[in-house]
Amino acid sequence: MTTDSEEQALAHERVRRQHSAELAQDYVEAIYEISLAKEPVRVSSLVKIFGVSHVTVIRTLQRLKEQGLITDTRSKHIALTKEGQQMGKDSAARHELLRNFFISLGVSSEQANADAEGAEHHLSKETLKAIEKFLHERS
Amino acid sequence: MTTDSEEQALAHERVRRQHSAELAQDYVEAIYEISLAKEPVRVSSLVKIFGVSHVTVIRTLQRLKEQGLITDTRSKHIALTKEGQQMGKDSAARHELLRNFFISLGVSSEQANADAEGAEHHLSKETLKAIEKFLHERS
DNA sequence: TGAAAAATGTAGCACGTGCTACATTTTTTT
DNA sequence: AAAAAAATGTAGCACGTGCTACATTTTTCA
Repeated sequence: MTTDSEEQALAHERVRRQHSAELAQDYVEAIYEISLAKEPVRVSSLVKIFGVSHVTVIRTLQRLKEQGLITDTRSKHIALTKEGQQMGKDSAARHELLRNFFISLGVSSEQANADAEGAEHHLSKETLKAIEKFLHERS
Repeated sequence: MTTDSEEQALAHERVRRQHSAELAQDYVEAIYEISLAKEPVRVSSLVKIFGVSHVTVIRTLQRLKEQGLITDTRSKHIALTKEGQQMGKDSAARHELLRNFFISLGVSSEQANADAEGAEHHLSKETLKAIEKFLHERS
């Protein structure tokens, strides 16, 4: 039973991770951009960005720390690990690509931003490449 | 001030709301297509489609019923309400539009389909309109 | 410096979605 | 028609993410 149970537990874990992966990426991306701007990464900043309570931010940060994406959750010293930095960089690049793409299709800046946020976790490398190519050709 | 922060917060709120509605839309779309094919809508069919346990399907169907999207959750008599039918129709149309869009960008048919599924809940009316316009102009 | 304000942290609850285990109903097969 | 198999339903748990209320720490500023 051990093997079965373990496999099942892993399956549960995988499903749940999948569910929270998007949110983790959103947080990491936000932290990455705040850091790029040389601003302190505060709980309160994330509260403003995500529009959730500070409690939610704190608990999500704790989770990110457990997942090895950030190094410290104490106030003003939140920093991304190497893995977190890479994830943030990738996310930011995807976001920017999609934002520009939607804008080039004639979508308003605000809506392009919102849709990039929504869609950035759901497009494959292949499609992102195609979008890149399209933008290159059009410009 | 920072209209940016406000917009970002709104964008994230929108993302979260979409998250909660996303599953419902997926179920409704699946039911819509099964119905279109004149096949009985069974719990077991949805189990196969979504790869979750039958318990999860049943409970999600109960929620859809509470939300007024389906009329009856008893076996083999699952049917969409008017609202559910409209939602299913819209979802299917969005899916098809996005699939064609990705294909027109040079994405393979399989990947276009997968990405359409992933992204169809995350694009605004404005962006979908822009995509429609793009497809129209390009053809 | 000391009080007020802002920021951060903890406790505990709600809800959605996932599961397994077990119970019941329906369908199929012998 | 009875047994077996498939489908559906119920009970109860885990975990993530949201919240409010309250507690504590840190910053600001009069």
